Amino acid sequence: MDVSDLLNSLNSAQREAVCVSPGHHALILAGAGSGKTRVLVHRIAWLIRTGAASPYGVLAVTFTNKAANEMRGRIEELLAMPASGMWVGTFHGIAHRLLRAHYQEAGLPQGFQILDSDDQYRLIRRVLRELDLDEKQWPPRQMQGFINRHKDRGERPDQIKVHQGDLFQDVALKVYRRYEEICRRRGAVDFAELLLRAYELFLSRREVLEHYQRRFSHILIDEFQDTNTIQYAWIKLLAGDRGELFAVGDDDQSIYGWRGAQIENIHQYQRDYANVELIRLEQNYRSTGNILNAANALIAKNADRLGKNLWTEYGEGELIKLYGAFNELEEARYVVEQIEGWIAEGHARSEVAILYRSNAQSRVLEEALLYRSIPYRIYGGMRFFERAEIKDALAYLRLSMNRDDDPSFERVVNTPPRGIGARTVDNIRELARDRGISLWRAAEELIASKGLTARAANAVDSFIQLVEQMAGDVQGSSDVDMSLNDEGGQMDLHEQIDHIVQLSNLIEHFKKEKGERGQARIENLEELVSAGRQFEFEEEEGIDELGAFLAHAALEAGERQAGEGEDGVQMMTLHSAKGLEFPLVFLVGLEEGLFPHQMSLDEPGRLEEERRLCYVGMTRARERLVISYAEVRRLYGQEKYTRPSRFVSEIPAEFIDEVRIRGQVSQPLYRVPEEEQSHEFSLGQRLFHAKFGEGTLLDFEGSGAQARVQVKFDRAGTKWLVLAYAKLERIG
DNA sequence: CCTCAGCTGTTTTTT
DNA sequence: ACAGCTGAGG
Repeated sequence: MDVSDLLNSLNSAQREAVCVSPGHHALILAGAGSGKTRVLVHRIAWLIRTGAASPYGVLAVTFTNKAANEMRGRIEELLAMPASGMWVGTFHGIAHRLLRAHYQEAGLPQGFQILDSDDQYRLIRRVLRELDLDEKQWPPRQMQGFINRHKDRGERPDQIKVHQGDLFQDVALKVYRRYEEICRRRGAVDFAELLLRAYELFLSRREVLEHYQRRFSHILIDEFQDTNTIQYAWIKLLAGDRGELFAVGDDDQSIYGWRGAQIENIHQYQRDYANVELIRLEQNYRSTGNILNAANALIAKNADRLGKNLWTEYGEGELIKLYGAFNELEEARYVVEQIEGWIAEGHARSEVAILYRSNAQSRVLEEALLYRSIPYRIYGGMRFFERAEIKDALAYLRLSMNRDDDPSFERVVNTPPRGIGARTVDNIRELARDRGISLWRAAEELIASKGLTARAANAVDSFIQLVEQMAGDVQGSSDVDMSLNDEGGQMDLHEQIDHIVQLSNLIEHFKKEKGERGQARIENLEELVSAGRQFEFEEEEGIDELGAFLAHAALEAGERQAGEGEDGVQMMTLHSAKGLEFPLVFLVGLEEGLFPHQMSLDEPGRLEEERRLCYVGMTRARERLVISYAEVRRLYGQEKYTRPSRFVSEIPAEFIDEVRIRGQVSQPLYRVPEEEQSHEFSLGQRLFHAKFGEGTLLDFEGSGAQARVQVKFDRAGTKWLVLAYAKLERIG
């Protein structure tokens, strides 16, 4: 079969990667902008076109749904046929699919539910309450972290090594145990559990494992540097002796160590398999030379790299602009001014990205853009299916399908408020626990046995009636699993959702919420109905349409809220920028303590991750890169004098064009020894005495004029006494 | 059930 | 600074 058309468009390293011969595993170190997805997609097409694999034998795993969708789309485009039969998905999506198909072997109920992080958090809080643990002393977040950390490492409670006398561990373990028990009883599975269960399924059911080992002759992994322990263990198991692995990643872009990613897996992989072909993709098709070389120089400061030097055929391009702003407002002002210049050159706003270390930084920038009427999109914040109103509606839906769904019961029993207070719910919970029945059943019993005050009983009964009515309407009166609409035909998913939203009175409830928030919630509920309409259900083993929709809601929480459609400047954290590229990139807030973040300063490993993050940010830029920092930043309500990020000085000066601060702000006067508390100096004919006030701010007094003097740090970290003209005030 | 004062935490985020 | 939550009181 002639595959030259597949290979023609590739450079030699890419071609080598695509054509790795049978019997070999591959590790493709794909630098930023080197055509990583391209290689992955061409590899799959090549495998299929040469007959090395059938679509049925290919498994491609990614981390995000976005990456998975993009990959599938590009494969289909390249092969000019649907990639059906091929498994392309996220680790979680694929684990979910396996567990659905083998729910019995995995010890799960058929319609097991997926808990998202919020569901998990709520459940953990419930466990804490049940175990009489004080949330102040045992923060649910930490318990959640503990549980997930261990699951990510494949550890069940019994496998955790207990340190003698570690109270936190003791308690956390107890919580983990109880949490697991409840999940098992409810048939609920959290994100980490999906992976762990899929792994254990393979371990305990040889026949299942062997089936998939036979099936998947080729396993391709995207963003390999981001895999955690359990993901890699699962891959190894699945590959077995014969499966061929094709791992693509970049150790320099590993920025998720804090959530369990093991960069180590890249090294381990080469140790685990004898015949791993290591191929480096070093030609960059994204950025101009100066940007790339600057990024190379920065990342070279990290120890422990597999090593790689990106190069480009593009010219040097522009120098990186560096701007030291007076404060964060002025920084934002500068950024906006630059954007206006860019737009004036005839570019689109969406070609511009502002990247920052933490979300809190977005506000000031947003205000500056707003002030100049520049449309923007912010990535981040709540996602569609994570929103409270959406989860409320889904809880009604769940409950009407399964009355014993306790978390859903708890969620909506008094939403909208119908007079069922905490007291009443406590009573219900207590009975449920004592008798080992669901909250629903307990509620029914309490009404029957007159275990509630008349008022409470009434309220609970109205809730029960409401859900029964929903269930009856949606499912039709018969026991047959058939939902009927007004015409007596089957109710579609979106009709069911719509019906439940209407009956629940959620819309009326949110109308009362003040501000635009209630309106937004109502719109989201409407959006949920259309999400139901658009949902494409593919017949699959072990799941019905509603179940598939609910799983979809958990696994693909939907787009991040962002100003849609319009051509706008893109704003996001450095983390969410990974994988993207923009002609013009602003990297703002390069200050010690902010970026690198304070929390990562004490550990060399974490500092290196910050440096990689900076590297990721820089390599997002195609044509123009602007780096900025503020000398004064208001953070957490306090003004802080900052020094420029070490990353700024790690970029060789030859790539940088330091933009002068125009006139108004600062001028170095004296170099100040670190330990000096006051300073005497002359300015013009006057002698001044400046002494340190609070922190590093100097109060400066002179006769006839009053000015302020500050301590600032230059790029090299040298401390200077600086006259802040901006603050100069003349008296008399 | 609602409101308001007081307290707390505040890196990054997918699934 | 400030959002989000809790607990007290109306």
